[in-house]
Amino acid sequence: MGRAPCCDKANVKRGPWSPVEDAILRSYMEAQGGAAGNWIALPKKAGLRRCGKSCRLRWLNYLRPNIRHGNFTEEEDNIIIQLYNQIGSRWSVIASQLSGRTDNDVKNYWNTKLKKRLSLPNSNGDTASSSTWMIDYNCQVFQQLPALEARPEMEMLSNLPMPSIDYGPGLMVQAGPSPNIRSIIDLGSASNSWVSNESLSINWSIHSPYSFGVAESSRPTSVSCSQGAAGGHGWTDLGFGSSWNNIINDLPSNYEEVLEISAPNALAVASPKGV
DNA sequence: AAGTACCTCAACCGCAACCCG
DNA sequence: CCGGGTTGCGGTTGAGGTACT
Repeated sequence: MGRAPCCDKANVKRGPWSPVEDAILRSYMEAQGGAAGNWIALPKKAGLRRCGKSCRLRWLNYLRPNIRHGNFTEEEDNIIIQLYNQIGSRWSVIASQLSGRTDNDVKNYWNTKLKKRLSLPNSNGDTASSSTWMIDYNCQVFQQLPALEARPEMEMLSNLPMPSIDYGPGLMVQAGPSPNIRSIIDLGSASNSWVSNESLSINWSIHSPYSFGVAESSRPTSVSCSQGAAGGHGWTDLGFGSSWNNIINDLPSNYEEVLEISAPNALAVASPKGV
């Protein structure tokens, strides 16, 4: 024997709600002070040919006072993204942090807008939709170069909890902001290596008002790795090698350069030179 | 203008948690 | 404690709208 149906499906109306039905439900709920009591019994009491669950959903997601639809603000975006990274798809919890938003709205907004905006590259290595992150050598994270396209993710990233690991003088690495973002870079160590626990390729360029001792053409501009284990912690050392060391060592003392990094996943950084 | 593809979001479904006798 | 009824939640669907060809 299967589960008992919550209502008599043959005798209830389904599909979009009509204005008349909305008015009946709204009127009933207002008369009850906004408390439905028993949702299963509500349709009969209110005079609606609807399933109780449908009434509940309609009220909570649409008719209830102070509901806001659409036009999510940047601040709301940030909260949703941050909470999603922390607790996953617990939409009701996320919605509870946003005034007037319903879990259904937040869920739809995530699935149709935010997820796409933050989408990772496909398996072909197409990074057209990937994130590009910028850092500077002073750990002032996520500065934006004027010439580059607007990347609202950057603002978001700086607000996310990013576990940092201090490996000692001159070397600090920060993991990415979500379980899906685990790439790590360090710029201050002796080896100056990228480490990552996933297959990826990285391209970068340096934007600097200063000249370097290393010719532009000899600077490394890309590196790739496959997933592997290194140092017993499952990370792959991408190894920039000596040429990268030269770049670091040749930086002026009061540098303000920004390193732009394009990678499949978000990255965080780095330690000031000489620290 | 017509056909098609894509997008959005309200609504539905089923499951798990909760409530209560 | 148990079991049935109810509620809350997250995943999914599909109608309607819009963009594209």
